[in-house]
Amino acid sequence: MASRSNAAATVEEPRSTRDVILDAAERSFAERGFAGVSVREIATEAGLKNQASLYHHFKNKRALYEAVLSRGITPLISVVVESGTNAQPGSDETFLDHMVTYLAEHPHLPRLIQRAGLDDSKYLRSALTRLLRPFYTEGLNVLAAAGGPWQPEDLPHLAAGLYHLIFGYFANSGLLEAVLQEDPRSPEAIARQRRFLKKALNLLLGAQR
Amino acid sequence: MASRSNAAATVEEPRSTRDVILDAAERSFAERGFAGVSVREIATEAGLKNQASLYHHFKNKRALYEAVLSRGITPLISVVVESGTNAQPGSDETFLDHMVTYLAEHPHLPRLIQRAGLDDSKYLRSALTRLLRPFYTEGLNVLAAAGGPWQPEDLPHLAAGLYHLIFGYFANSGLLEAVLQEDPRSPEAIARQRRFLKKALNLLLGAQR
Amino acid sequence: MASRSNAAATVEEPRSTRDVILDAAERSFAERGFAGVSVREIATEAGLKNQASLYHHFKNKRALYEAVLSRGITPLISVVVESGTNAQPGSDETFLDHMVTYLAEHPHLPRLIQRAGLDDSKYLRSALTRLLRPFYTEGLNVLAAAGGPWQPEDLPHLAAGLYHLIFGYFANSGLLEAVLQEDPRSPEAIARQRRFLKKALNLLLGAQR
Amino acid sequence: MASRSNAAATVEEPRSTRDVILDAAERSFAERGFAGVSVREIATEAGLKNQASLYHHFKNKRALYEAVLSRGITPLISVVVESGTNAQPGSDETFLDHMVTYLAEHPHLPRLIQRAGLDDSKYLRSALTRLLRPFYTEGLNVLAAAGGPWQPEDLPHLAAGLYHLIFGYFANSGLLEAVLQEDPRSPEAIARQRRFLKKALNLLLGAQR
DNA sequence: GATGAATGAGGATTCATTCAT
DNA sequence: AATGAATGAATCCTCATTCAT
Repeated sequence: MASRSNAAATVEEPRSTRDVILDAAERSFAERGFAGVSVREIATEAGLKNQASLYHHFKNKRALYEAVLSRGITPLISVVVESGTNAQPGSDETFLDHMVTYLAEHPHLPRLIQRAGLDDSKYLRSALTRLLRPFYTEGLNVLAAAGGPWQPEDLPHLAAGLYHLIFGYFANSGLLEAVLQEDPRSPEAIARQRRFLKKALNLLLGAQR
Repeated sequence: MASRSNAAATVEEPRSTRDVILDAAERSFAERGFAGVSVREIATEAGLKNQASLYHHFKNKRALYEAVLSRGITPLISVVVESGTNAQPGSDETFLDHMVTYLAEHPHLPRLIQRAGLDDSKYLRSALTRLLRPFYTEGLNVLAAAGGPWQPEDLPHLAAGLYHLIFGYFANSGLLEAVLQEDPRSPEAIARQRRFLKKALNLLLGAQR
Repeated sequence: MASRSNAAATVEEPRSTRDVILDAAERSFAERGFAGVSVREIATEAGLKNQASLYHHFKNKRALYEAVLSRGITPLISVVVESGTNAQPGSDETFLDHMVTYLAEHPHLPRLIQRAGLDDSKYLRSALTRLLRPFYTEGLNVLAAAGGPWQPEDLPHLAAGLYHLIFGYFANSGLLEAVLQEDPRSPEAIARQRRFLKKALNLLLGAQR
Repeated sequence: MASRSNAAATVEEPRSTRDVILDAAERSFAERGFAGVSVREIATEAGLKNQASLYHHFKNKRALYEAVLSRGITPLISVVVESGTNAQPGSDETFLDHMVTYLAEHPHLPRLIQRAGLDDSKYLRSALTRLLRPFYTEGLNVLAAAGGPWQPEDLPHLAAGLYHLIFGYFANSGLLEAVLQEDPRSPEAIARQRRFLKKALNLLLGAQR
């Protein structure tokens, strides 16, 4: 609803310093990872004259990182939960549509999540796990209801597969651009990816349901 | 069992210092990324008493990183190329089998690749792209031949999707373990994933069946 | 029992913020020295939510430190002066008794003074000197009157020696505890130290006995 | 014997970097305490172009501090032990002479020890305690043999008193200078202090023995 | 081929202090 | 009288790299 990073914000609400820092950090962490970003960089990008100011809002670099993760993932989970709630016929499509739209609008998010998942510095991942668990649980329910040619023991693999299918495209858009020689974030590419995902999910989850 | 050095080493030859360094670096880079690892760490883990020794074998940290990437990806490409060469009926399965086996046996590799793809420091990615392009080209050919309900314009998305489906499981095994509460690298889990991938690819490329 | 605020406070009056800060600062400075304590620490220990509040009461860290020193040393000088005033026969014992009692009741004070004496940042020591000079002058008078086997030129050394004898025990109680393996601030230890000092002063100033 | 900081060093032995750092650190720590000195200062005073070099020789600031303490105290203990060994009649005087001479020649040492004793950051003091314990044990033996009007239970207090008497003068020479208005480290003052200490010890330990 | 030493640049974090509220 | 926010300077320490041995 309230899109965060839209250039065209209808109301001119002045972002709090804390949010400005979070914005800068989200961008930086997504692009270069936790270890690849210096606090100084984030502070500068946030318009602070000094790194010290940042520590007024976040206890340390890790706390900032976790705040970024949390703020990024929470609305994502809402998308899943809400789509799951009104699970009418065709809700899959709605879910996918919402998801693709949201991910396309928040380009940093998938990379951020991908990175956090790769880092096995247990501290960082615990936060991510805590946030993703409901996501996964919800997903399993939907899949169990969806039917298809799958055994119960296949479902976790199926869930993981769908996750990679959906998130991978956006998380690796940089790499894809280099390999495919085309911008995977252009509206046309996104539309194609949307159609591809629908078709793919239809095939995987058993056509007509 | 699975000897890491591809150059037919049945005998227990002592690894050269260079290879020992590459081993240590591969592990470290896969676990914590380029920026998250210090040269000192790698030197120490490689059993060197001094970081300076490392610079005798690699010009600098980046050169080491690229050497790691290159050494890791090259045999992977061979797997693809060889599977593509003898494209008999059912070759998809053979390809998949080889791929899953190789990835399962080289647990650092998928994470390494995933990380390299995320880092958009152009230097790092260019190496990866150069290495992955043949992979992609080969893949497109196979897909075009496989048929299925896909338009030509869908094929890049399909290729990317398959890539994420196959690599995602291994690259994110750490995260999966935390979410699924089960070791995704256990032989049983790998076997299930293998079956899942076959079924999934059949559904997606289905066509001739 | 022993009320710390010298301005005759028999009633349990709530300490002013200024005094609360001074208390916290006295403790901290005595334990870790001027450079070893941060303004934030003192503010926190004083129950302030913010370091800024502290600057409402003291111009800066040094002013706070000098206020602590001054508040601590002033009553100590009174002890000396009063003991010297009623210099009856046996007044030495009275002086010693008062001194030991006061030092034992104000454990931070000797350490604070010791530290201030060690710091040769001229600013800090000038305050201390200003405060200790009367102490020393008074002491010289007493010693000159006491007689003993001392030449006039010995008197400064004797005065310094007595000072170290009396203050050293309390200032270094922490170290003594570690070396002696016993609490030098226990009532028994204090009583012993009191007797020791009397005997020692008798031997040193001996004379009339 | 081999005086460390003598201006007139007969042989021109080039000090190792490690020793140069220790020298600089000893001076600085003695003057301003552990917390009052920055690693940068020490590095600069040691002639290093960079603080980083210092970390090649010492793990961190604390390790450097402990090395300084250890190097400073060890020869001091030797003085005690050697004086105790040849405990002939009049050995007390020899001990005192050696001690005064050594302390006068190493002006930083007493302050260093005094400071370390005040700091109750347990880490710092443990080192000091470990080093001073033998000193204390030896002292007790000497005192027990010396006789005088002391009960056994007085001996620890007597030992501490002598320690304060002897070390206090040198440790607090800065403060003494300000109060006495005379340089307590001038040869004349030292000679007077030496005589004062002999007389005082004679009085305290029972005259003729 | 390996190592000890050195170093400029930068890492995260804390310092004392000020200002507007 | 108290506090939240901000900031320049400094803190300790690690970075990648080079050089002489």
